[in-house]
This record gives sequence, C-alpha cells and structure tokens, in this order.
Amino acid sequence: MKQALLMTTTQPPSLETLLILDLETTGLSPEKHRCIELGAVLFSVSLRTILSQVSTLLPVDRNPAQRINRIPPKASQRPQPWQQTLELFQVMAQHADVAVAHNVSFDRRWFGRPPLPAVTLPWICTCTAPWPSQPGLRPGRRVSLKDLARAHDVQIGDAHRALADCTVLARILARCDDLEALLLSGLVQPRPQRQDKTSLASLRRAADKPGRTLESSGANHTTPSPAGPLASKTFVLTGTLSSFSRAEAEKRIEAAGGAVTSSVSRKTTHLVVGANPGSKLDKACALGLVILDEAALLQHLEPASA
DNA sequence: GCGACCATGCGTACAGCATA
DNA sequence: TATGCTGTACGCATGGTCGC
Repeated sequence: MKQALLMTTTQPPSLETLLILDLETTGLSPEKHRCIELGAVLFSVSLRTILSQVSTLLPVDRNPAQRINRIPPKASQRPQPWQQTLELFQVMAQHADVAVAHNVSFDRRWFGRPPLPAVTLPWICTCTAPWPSQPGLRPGRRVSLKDLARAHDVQIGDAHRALADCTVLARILARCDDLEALLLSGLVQPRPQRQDKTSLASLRRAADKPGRTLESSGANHTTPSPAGPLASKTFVLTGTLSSFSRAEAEKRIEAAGGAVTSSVSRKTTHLVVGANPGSKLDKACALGLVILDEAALLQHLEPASA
C-alpha cells in the first residue's frame, strides 16, 4: 500500500496513479452548505486508462443548487450504501499518488469536513495547469472543463454530475501526449514569494552598470528600433484601449522606434488615451504633451506596420 | 447568484541619476 | 552634499471568467 505524500516534500512525487475527483455541493460555502455527491476515478498514467471508479450521493435536507446539478434532495435520502462508498473511496486514495481536480481551490476545502474524509495527497489542478497551446485554449488563463473537452475532442455527457465530470477529465488526460510533464507542472504549490524591493534594486544595480541608458534600463523595456516613425518619442498609455491590449500597443510603439514608460514626465512626448483615462491625462495636459487617441496612434504606427 | 482567481490599469513610494 | 527629476515596481481596485 502506498504512502500518501505530503506537499512539504522537496522531491517531486510519483505521478503514476491519479485519484481524479469531483464534488457536487448544495452551495459555495463549506461552512453553510453540504456536499451532495462525490465522484472519484483511479487512473493509470502509464496505461492511460481508468482502473476503478466510485460515485455516491450523500444525504442532505435541501439543495439550493438543484438548478445547477439537478440532484433532488429526496434522491440523496434514498437508502443506498454511501458510507461503504466513502470507505472504498479512502481505499482508492491509499492507492493513489496524487489527487486531481478541476478547480482544486474549490474542491479541496470540502474534504475533511464530515462526512467527507480528509485527503492528504498532493493536489493537481487541471484548470490552472499549463496546458499546451491549441485551438480553444487560451494560454496563461484558467481553462474550463468544457473548453478542455472540446480541445481534446471529448464529448461531455452529463455535466455537473460528479462521476461524469471525473470520467470526462480522465478521457481528456488519456488524450494528452505529454501527460507526465503536464501533471508535474500542474502540481499545486504554495504561491511564490514576491521579491522584496532591496533584492530587486540590487539586481537592477548589477544589471545597469556601468551606465544606464533608456534602451537598456528596466525589466519592462524592450529595445526600441533605432529608427522608425516614432524614433526619439516617448509614450505613456492611459485608460483602456479597445483596438488592442496595452501590451500589444507597447510592442507596436517600440517596433516603430518609440519608447514606452509608465508615468508622465517632462521627457514624455506623447500620451495615448483610451477609455476612462486617469490622472495621467491631467498631468500630460499640464506639461503640454501631445495627446493621441487610438485612431491617431494607429496613424502614427501605420508606416511601421506596412 | 456568489466566491475565487486572474489580468489589467492606476496611483504612489522610492531608488537612481543629474545638476548645482 | 543637497535637491529635484525620472522611471520602476508594488499595492490596490476593477472587471471578466469559471466554478458550484
């Protein structure tokens, strides 16, 4: 029988057997609501197949989320071996290396609250895991189970039922080429500490020496082209742009030879104004800078993108 | 409908540089 | 050395998305 690994270990855990689990609950708060259904699938990574699966309703008096999960509370009260199913679930957990859920931050809070047993396995969250880029999946963003199923050509039968969602997730994982790497990178870790200002400042000092120039200073700067329609011009962006994202606007300005900074100063030459501009607009007006809207910016950029 | 998480944007504190 | 300017990075607010 395998020993459940704790997250404090520094070695990556073995990832051969997954306990894919899902819950249906009567609401969002573990303090106020109850778990009405548990589903779990034991999945072999090397064989890409389901080893065993369990599902059970748990008795509740009421289900405010019935519109979502379509589980009548009366059904949960019908005689059925839910205690024995929970015992079997615990045996399955003992055979697993890691617990896998779609939205670990939600599911994890319910385990250890009676009648659900505690799960001491490491967790992997499939909605925040770095899935390979493919149509329908936006890199760097939380991904829904529906999008994952679509991207992997897996049909969703009975959504918002625990075991159905577990088996959909199992079929998605089975179709994942580099599943082992995905699982490793999807392990739920404590949030990384932000670097304190002192260490950042010393890093910057080291990087900036012997001399600092506009082109080389600052982590957010890319090197502007030495020539271009916006050469020797310094831009600041304010407000929400509609034609493109702020990052894309910065890229295009820099590609046209301009520089982009985050705050208005006397060195700033142009302010690009989107919807709901902030106080930067006031400061730019006070300094007599050139104010551009998005259309005007596009006109300035046009020679560069042509 | 509510809660959690993430991306985006604003305002500001502060470190580094230039100048007197 | 003192002072002012500049730009970076952090904290916070807001909106969007997805979970149930």
